[in-house]
Amino acid sequence: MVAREEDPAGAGLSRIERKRIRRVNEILRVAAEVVAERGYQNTSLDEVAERLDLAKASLYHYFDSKQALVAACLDTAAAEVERRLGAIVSEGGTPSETLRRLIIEQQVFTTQDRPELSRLFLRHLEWPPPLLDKIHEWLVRHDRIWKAVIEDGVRAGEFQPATDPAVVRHCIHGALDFVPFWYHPDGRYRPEELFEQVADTVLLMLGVTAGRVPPR
Amino acid sequence: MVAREEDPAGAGLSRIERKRIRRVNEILRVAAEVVAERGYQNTSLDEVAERLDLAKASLYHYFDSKQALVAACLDTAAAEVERRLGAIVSEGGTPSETLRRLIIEQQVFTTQDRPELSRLFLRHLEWPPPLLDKIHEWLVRHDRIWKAVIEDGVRAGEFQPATDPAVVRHCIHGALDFVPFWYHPDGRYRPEELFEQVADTVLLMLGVTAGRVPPR
DNA sequence: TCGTCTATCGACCCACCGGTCGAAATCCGC
DNA sequence: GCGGATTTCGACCGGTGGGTCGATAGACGA
Repeated sequence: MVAREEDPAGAGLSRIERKRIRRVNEILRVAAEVVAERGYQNTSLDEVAERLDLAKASLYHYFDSKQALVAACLDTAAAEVERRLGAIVSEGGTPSETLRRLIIEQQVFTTQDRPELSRLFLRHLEWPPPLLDKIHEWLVRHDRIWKAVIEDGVRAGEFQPATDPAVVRHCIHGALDFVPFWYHPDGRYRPEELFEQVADTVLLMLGVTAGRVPPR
Repeated sequence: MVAREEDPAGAGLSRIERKRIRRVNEILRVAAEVVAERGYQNTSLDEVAERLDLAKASLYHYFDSKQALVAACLDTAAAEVERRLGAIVSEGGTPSETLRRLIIEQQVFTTQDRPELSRLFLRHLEWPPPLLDKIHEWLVRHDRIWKAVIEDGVRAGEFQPATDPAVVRHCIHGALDFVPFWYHPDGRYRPEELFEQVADTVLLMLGVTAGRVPPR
């Protein structure tokens, strides 16, 4: 009934339990795909099941409800982005360098690796309230990463926000969360080049005019 | 059956036609209200009807379908924002001044006057495809206003975009369209002060560091 | 006052979808 | 190959919500 999939290595679990975990992850992958394409309301469990070549009733063997299924999707994706952004921060570097790498990474994530996340960054009215709470809670954690880096940069004198840093942060989030909505892979630029341009532009809001940083 | 409400003065129309137009506008007002609160999918015609103290079937006397009703709402709001932004442009002034006024006005519009519009700026998956087409078409027209002002400013040397101006414009739209999602009237700042801060921050992406402009 | 045109309504239809249930099939350790 | 646990399934249920229809009430001009 419950959908937990910690411990990806599966150490200490019976083979049958590992198999179940694989199945759950497969379901989560497909469900995330459908949610990314259709949004929450337009996602029907019938469609998720069909793509898995499964009967809808079988889904209820793994998840209690549609909400629980989607919540698990979001949890997975949110944990992954938090991990990857966290890794960048702990790699060290100046705040400017770190922030630039965060900006690039988040764009890669929301446009390519986990497009369903781009739907989640907005406070959609289409989510049921319990999920909205989860989303909000997660956005706060997400923002904390950026907040810390920006505050470091302000203290170090690398960033000169013209106004309340919280406002600047909101504007940065807005610009970044918006990228998946206008990004189109067959545009005039290669994705990496585009992401760099966005980084250059967004960093201006913190008074950063310096150039680019080689990726780690 | 059709929902047109041109010619607000109602010149040359019979009294009965003017009455119908008033009714249609009343319906549009309430429908926009519900859509703003609930989003498209969660808006039920039953609720719209109930707020109007009307039977759902009566709505179909004025509109062919839910889609047509909501489309009319969006048309109305889009026309209004286009008119107001257009007015600002035609008032003249330097590109920096004009752009700043556009930024302020759009925030007033999406957070206060027409909150349902904030739902429209994002390419929601919750909209049915025909409405999405309408939305996209309208967004192009909307963007044209900003594009012209920004190009003027670049030519005049007031703006120095660090990258492709289209990218900068996307970032500006992102930051602005995002405001309604974090804006909260009982925050630390008065709304006008907040909008000015956003304007200051966003204009940095165009290399504008000069101060504020008195409203007209 | 009468006939027409408009507005409103209750009742109904139906497709969709989340969720349930009990039974059948499959897997797995022994 | 046997028995229990796990997985899968088809059939079904009930609520919701967009949309239809025919009838009725009301407004308006002649």
